[in-house]
Amino acid sequence: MTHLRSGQVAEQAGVNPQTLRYYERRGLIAEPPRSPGGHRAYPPETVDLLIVIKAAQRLGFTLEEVAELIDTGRRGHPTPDLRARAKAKIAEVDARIADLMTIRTTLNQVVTAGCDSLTDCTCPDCPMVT
Amino acid sequence: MTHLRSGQVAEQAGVNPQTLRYYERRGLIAEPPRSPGGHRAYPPETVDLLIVIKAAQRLGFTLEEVAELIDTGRRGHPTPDLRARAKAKIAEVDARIADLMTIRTTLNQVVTAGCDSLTDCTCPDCPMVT
DNA sequence: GGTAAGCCTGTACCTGGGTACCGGGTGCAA
DNA sequence: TTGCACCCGGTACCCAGGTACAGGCTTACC
Repeated sequence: MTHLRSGQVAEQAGVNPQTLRYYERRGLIAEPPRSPGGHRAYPPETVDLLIVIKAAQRLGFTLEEVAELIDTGRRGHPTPDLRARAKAKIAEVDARIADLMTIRTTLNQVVTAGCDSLTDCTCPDCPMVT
Repeated sequence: MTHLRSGQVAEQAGVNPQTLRYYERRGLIAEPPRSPGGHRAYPPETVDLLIVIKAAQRLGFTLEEVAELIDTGRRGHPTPDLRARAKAKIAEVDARIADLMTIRTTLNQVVTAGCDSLTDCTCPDCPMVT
């Protein structure tokens, strides 16, 4: 009674059932025990793990990074690894934001300069190509 | 002498030769005339077109959007289409920046709260899951 | 006319994060 | 015991934007 079937885990975690097997292949969730017939029997904590995985993904971590974070966390090391990685991720996010700000500025110039064609813009000092 | 071979176009535009054929398939560049032996003979303007395509990509337009922009521009319509699309793209960029700012804030909370594990965080009011 | 570089088509592969389909086996309840 | 939902493994496919490879032909230069 303390175990869940894959469909139940998927529904409670809000993911597609296929995603469970995918995460298992990717090493994000452990291979659960099986019923005599070969059906996966998940411990209830798997739902929480999936929720955490989704949260980490929303923070911009790739599945590979999430797998590493889970892995170092599970070894019981009291490492500052998560904080270090979060700091590194902040730097990545900042870089991406800076990129987008540059793009935004150029797009704004396109609008205010009155560009009317990608290929034959008649506006002076067209900001597209530069 | 007024035409270029695919390798020359690719080199001058700074793209991979294979990319030329890919863009041709995608409808971004027209099918050029061929030599008697079947080799593509590009007009020199193709280089400029490729440079413009790359510039538009850097502004966040997808290849499909670029194809449409080239297409409406080439029909000679003096439409405000490019400006309208640039404005829409600015809105997309703004939304993405807002997303990233939210992510940044949460990551910062992870750092300052001292989260030490994805799965078993000991910090109070862990911001990961919420 | 030989040879090497370059180009041709078609097809397969890559990244990342899944999703869908197929044919067949299981689990559970009535 | 039968019916049906569910699950199994394996494989293929999706998005975007390319990149790579194989086997064969063309072009250019000496």
